Amino acid sequence: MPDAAKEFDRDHQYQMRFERLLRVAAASFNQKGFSGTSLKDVATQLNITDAALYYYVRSKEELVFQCYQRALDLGEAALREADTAHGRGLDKVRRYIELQLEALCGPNGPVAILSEIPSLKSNHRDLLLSRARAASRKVSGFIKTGIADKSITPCDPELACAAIMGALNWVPKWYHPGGHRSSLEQIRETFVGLLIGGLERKG
Amino acid sequence: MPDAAKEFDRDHQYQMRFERLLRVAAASFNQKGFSGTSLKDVATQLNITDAALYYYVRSKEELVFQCYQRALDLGEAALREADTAHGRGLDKVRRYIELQLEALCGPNGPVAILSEIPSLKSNHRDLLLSRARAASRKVSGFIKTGIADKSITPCDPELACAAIMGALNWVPKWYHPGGHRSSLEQIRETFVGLLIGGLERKG
Amino acid sequence: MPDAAKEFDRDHQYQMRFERLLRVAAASFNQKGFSGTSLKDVATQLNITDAALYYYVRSKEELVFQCYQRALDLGEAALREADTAHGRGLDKVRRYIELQLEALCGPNGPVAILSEIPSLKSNHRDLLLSRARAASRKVSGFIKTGIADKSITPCDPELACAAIMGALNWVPKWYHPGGHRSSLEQIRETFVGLLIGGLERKG
Amino acid sequence: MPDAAKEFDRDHQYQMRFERLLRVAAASFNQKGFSGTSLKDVATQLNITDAALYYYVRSKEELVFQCYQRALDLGEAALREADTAHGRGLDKVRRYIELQLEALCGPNGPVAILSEIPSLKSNHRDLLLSRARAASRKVSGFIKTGIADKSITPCDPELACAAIMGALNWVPKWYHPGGHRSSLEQIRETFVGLLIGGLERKG
DNA sequence: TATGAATGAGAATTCATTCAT
DNA sequence: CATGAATGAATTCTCATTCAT
Repeated sequence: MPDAAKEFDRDHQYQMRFERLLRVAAASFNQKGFSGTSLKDVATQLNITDAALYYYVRSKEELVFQCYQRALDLGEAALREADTAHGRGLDKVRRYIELQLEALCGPNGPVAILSEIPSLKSNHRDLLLSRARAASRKVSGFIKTGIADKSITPCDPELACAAIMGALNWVPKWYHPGGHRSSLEQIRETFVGLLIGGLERKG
Repeated sequence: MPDAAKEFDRDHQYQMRFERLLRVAAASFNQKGFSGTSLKDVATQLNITDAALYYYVRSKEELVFQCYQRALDLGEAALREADTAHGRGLDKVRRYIELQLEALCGPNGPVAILSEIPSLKSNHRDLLLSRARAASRKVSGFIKTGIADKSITPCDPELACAAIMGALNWVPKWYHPGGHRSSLEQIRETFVGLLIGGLERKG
Repeated sequence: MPDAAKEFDRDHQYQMRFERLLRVAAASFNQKGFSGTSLKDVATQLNITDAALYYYVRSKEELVFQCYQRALDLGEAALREADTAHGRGLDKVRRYIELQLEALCGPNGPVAILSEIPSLKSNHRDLLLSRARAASRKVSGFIKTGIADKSITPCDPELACAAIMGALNWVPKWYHPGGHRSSLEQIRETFVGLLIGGLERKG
Repeated sequence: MPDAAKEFDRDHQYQMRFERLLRVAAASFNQKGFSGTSLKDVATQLNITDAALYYYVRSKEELVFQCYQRALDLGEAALREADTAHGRGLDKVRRYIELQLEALCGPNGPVAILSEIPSLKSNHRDLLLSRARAASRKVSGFIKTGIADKSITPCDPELACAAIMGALNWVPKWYHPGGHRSSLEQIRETFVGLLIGGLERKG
């Protein structure tokens, strides 16, 4: 194998392992919170020692930071797709809910819930906070659009957004992939039925 | 003051302080999680030292336990009131949402979100888990009732319940009493509009 | 014992223990350096656990900081005494050497050598650095005075000061109180003879 | 190039790099101490990884050991030169001071200060300790000679030696090659003036 | 009731060191 | 020769908890 190929391979392996780390860590953070998750736990799930984690991240905080960045990357992609693909505000919200549920319960490992941004250090916090706010604003924007185009009943867009996000963010607290009686399919159907049904303008 | 009165007074004082402890602790647990909350923080908010907390509870776990018991006491009361006072399933759910929002944001201090039952020790955990499940079952029961009496659109009652609980349980993450632009009034209106609107059977 | 007396007593005890901590820590830092000294070592010499040290200081860095502050307090006092008590520059330097040797080897426990200021964090570092520089300037000032009043042979005052400080700062590396064949008396005599003899203007 | 030449070249390269390693390490040890110096730091200054250092030394301790051996080699050479080249004790001391300052500040990279012998493991420690003591004894021997030949004022030779060594050993703490206002020339002049002036027998 | 002082268990983090490649 | 990846031991630090007063 030539050197370039070897290096490419190494890089690829590294990427794979790093991604896996982020998914495992996200699952733990989602269930037990930042302080409730010990690096030893995470490391054990990856079959390495806790010290080895420091080969991938400089600190525990950087680990959450990276998880959150990944969550925001995927979230923003979902928002973009929801935005471009459909016409009415209501449909955009529906698509966003569907994509977000897939990110949370789908086969690509869970995505981190952004629940502990405020307790991070300022440089990380500020960056994440502005991205997270922008994402929230985008969702409320969909709702506003929906109100304007008459697909959504008039309501407070920020609070409606908060209700929807809450329903979604709570999912990792009770959904455990594998041993579960509800499939992603069913969850999507019920959540969309309830939340989109609640937004939808009747008559 | 006779001895009996004095003792009563002491008891009363104790009850007041204990309640305050539970409310302060609940607020901290809701925002920062169990492990993220240090007893020193809680004590400082009460103007005492951490060692003094041990006059009220035997351990940190007992503190969450008591917070959770109180939450379940109030939750069950809310469920009873919702159950007895109204006829159709949909109305029972609506009443429950209203009462729960009041418990979370109202002037009686926040009530704890039961998010960390699984990490408690088995004796506590089992007791709380069965109460919490009973409460959830009661809410899904309301939904089933509603489906039967045609006030609610057919759906998976457990998942619909999970969505509603998520929306409610997420509230303490963003609602901070005092400095906030949304009043309890507005929150209730939007949440009821969205969630009850989503459940409601149309036509 | 009345409350006020009790409190006074507690405070006094605390002061004593804190002073002892600083002396023990200074001895360790002098011999093994900052990184070479583990908090466990220091704690063991005090018959407490390492965790108990955190009752007295917030971090290891604060421990050095406090040691250094104490060293600077005593050093400045020595400089003041050397300055006021005597006339010629040479005599001031002599008195300073005598006092500093007493601080290093005398019965009041050793004083810390300020050898690791650069590796501290900026807020601590800046404060200490300016005090330490002022102290050095004062010594070179004595030398300049001595050159002017003809008690000291003309020379580079900063470098002469560096030589003297080096000779003094090296003492803790080889002097171990108790089991040692040279008394403070002998050290003083030899050091004064050599260093003051070297500065003194002949003829 | 014939094989023998190639091998010679390799050997030579190795020697060069090894010498450079020792100089870089000595500089770090002098400024930050043994424990304060991380192998990664040293490696980074040499543009290699820390793992690569193990090609040159078996352990960190062996690295100090080699630095100290080199320091003793050079120190002993200096002592020999000082001894043979001159007549009176005072002149021998002067020459030693000059050579040692050159080793510390001169262009051949710094030489390590033997400050942490006691914390090494016994096999290394004993060897170094006896060499270091012999070197000290040699310097005190010069002083004794000087007292006998009346070039030096009577004094405690060991303590006078300690003062001189301290002044010299402290130099690396404040002298940083390059950005410094004092040249080796000036340092030598001041140190010799002060220390030799202090030893010298007057009248 | 409440505090001062301490402890012990665990957490994050660093670092010398190893080894296959 | 050198690196990537990992380990294990030690270290700093936090925190719930205890206990005499």
